[in-house]
Amino acid sequence: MAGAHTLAETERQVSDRLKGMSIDFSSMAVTSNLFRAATAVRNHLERSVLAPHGLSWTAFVVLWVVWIWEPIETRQIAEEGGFSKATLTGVLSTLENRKLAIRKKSKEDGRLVLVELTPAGRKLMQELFPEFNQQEQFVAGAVPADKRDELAEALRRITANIEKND
Amino acid sequence: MAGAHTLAETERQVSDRLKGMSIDFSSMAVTSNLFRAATAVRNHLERSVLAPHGLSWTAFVVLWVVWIWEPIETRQIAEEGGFSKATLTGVLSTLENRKLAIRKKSKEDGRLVLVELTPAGRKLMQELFPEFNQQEQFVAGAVPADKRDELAEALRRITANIEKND
DNA sequence: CGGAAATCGTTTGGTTGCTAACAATCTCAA
DNA sequence: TTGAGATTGTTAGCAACCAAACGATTTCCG
Repeated sequence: MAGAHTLAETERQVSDRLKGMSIDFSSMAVTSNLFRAATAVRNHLERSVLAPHGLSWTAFVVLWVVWIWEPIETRQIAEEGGFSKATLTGVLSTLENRKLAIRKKSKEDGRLVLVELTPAGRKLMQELFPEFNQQEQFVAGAVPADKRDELAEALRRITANIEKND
Repeated sequence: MAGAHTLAETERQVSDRLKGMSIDFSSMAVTSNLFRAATAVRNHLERSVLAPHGLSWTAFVVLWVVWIWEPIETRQIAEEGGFSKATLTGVLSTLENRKLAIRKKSKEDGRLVLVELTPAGRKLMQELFPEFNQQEQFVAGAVPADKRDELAEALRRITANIEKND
């Protein structure tokens, strides 16, 4: 994701292509840097924390959500994690095969499936999440400490604004 | 990607799971909101701008990079766009079949392949990019205008910091 | 020169993710 | 009570993406 050209070079080239059109470069910089950062952070966390444990990004998110909220319904896992319920089905089966999580049918509603971690799953998260958060601190460390909450808030506003208008 | 729980609820639950461990919630908020925002923005841009033209996200990025820098070598497209050269091969073939881009063998170096847009490809980008940037403005509009450059800069620092230490 | 090493784009094989269709189950109004 | 409609998790089919292996070409150095 490392751009081979600087932002200034790109802006000049884009200006050539867009003579007479009104382009907002600040907005462009926000979105493009958002994607670059998200990709870089995800790759970094996958390599430094998840890969050594043989976990995919989605598998970790599922473990995380279940760890926090167990017992939890599968539809809630998908919503909280931000992926489709079909995707969840496959990941959940993998986690079940690895004895990290288990499915239980709901007694109140026969359509629902509840998910819990196994003791092994809880133990894994207890050692894995501190590692994960340590790398999150490394990532956020690129921004001055007194600006991090402001950054998180700005990102939260962007998400909320989109979800409001869909 | 809409969390079913508030951040405060999540923090309380996480605290229960992490008694005695030191977790930095500010860093956690930065990364989690980074992913939520990136996913929301990408989905929004795909639905509002790209899908009506039958373009995938990656296909649009390729068109964009080629549009700005043509003629450009494929390896540079992949680097600039942030995906593998294997992925690029497939996307490029699709764009070639749709008569939006063309491959040309380099005369100086027989291993290289140069890519250009067709006239139809340039015309498409001339009408597509203003639409795209308009939605970028909507996205960035959630953040006060005088804070957008600061936001972009913070995200740029995060990316640079990771790439420096890999 | 000349051959080993590096670099290029493509191919191959596999993973991950989604949408749409489906069976099972529950809800609710007639 | 009952049947139409809504909702749930799963399945099937498909698109996107990557790493590794490969053939073609160029570069480098003895």
